[in-house]
Amino acid sequence: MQARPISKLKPQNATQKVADALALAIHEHRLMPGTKLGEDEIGEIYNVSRTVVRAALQSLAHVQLVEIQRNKGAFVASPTTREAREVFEARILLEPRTARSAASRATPRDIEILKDHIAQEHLALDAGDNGRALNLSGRFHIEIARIADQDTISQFIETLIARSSLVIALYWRRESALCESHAHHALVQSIADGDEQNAEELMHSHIVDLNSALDLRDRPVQAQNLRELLQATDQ
Amino acid sequence: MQARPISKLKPQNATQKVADALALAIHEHRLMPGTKLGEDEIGEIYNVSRTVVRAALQSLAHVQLVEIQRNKGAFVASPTTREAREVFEARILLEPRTARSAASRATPRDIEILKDHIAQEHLALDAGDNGRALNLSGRFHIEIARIADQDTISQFIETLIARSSLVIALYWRRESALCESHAHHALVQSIADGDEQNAEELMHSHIVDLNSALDLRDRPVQAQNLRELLQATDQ
DNA sequence: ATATTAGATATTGTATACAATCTGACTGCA
DNA sequence: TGCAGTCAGATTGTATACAATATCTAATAT
Repeated sequence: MQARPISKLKPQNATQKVADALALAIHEHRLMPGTKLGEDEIGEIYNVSRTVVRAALQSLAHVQLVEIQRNKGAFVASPTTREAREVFEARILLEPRTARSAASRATPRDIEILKDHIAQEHLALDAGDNGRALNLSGRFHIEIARIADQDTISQFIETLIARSSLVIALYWRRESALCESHAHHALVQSIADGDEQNAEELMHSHIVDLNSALDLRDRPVQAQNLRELLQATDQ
Repeated sequence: MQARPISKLKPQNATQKVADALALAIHEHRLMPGTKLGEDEIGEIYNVSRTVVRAALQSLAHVQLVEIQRNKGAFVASPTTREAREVFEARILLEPRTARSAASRATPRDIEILKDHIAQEHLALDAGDNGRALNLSGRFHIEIARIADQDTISQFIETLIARSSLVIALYWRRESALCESHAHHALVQSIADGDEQNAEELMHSHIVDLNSALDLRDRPVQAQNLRELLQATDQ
């Protein structure tokens, strides 16, 4: 029982903090696909060394939120149309069953959490904070996976949601940012009712609907330094 | 123009080499679950600095082949019975469909590769190298996922295979190490025939069979330094 | 003898230093 | 002007140094 002085302001898990901060920025579309993530620059922003930054970037690279090119650096990932299709195919494969499982296990407390998510999402939308709304929308799906109590599959879904955020940043075409709140509402209801069949079907159609809001015709990879683009098209 | 063939087969950097070497050792059961992976020790073995070792260990931690405990170090992961169950549930969810897809796309060259895998597996078994045989058996499944041409899901399957190796190390009970070669043979045949339905069903029953060869009753986490165990039981 | 604690040792977490590679611009030449 | 070569600056890859934490040993007190 030693009285410890309160001297620790940040010595805990610096890497995770940086990774989380970057991931949040990507999920909220403040960092767009293709953005260069220089190690020194990020290190200065968060007051950590490149060692920590590198670990964070590698962690994000593992879930394919950033792409690391050897000797060139890290960039926010730019999923191709093929990757975009695959991400949603995988989601269609995994999430409906997960929703079914969630419907069979959800506790009243879980339902509260889900409703709270939706409420927060509405607040963010009303505040015009589309980035935050999008992030919350994704976390809603992650929460359902958590309720399903299948850690392994939940992890897969989490990475798929993360990549979906990038896909949406690149290929979203629908006007109203997230008119899907109705779908989420219906999902919560079916889960609350323990209606497994309905939950599974609702999740399926919800993801199909999301996918249909993408414009996956091929387009040149958008790079924010125009050089590559000009080199490719010029001449 | 850009003559830049993306050859990802070449282990270019030291980190990847170390990670691959460790992963192989784990897959072949030379490193058993619970083994401490000290940074200095590994660094000396491969003649690289701790920087490189740490990156490799973090990479392996991401696919849950090793577990990193803060300020304590990295250990070969010891999946719990729950994790073991989840891994095989996820495999049952993903792999049958992947096998179906593979059956619809496989080229003659692909069939050659699969048959070669089986042949090598037999060679390893005849040579009494069970570790290598097990690794090849896992890579057979990965190869099918590759043929299915779904990178995202293939990646998931790859991590599931890797974790399966750990599960087998801890919970395998069947006598004959890998009497499954017959199942693999039949799978290749159905894929070669383009018989999607059969491939899907064979893969399903194959994984169910593998799972049934596990003894997933709870058991104490096996630690290779006897101290903890003795401290717990003695007095 | 057991339990506790303090110090010594070993290991990991982080920062910095050095090496390798890439980028970009300038120069010199045709 | 156009182009190739070269060099300086910047950025990443790796190694080492320092700081924080955990682990082990042993001495002390009860």
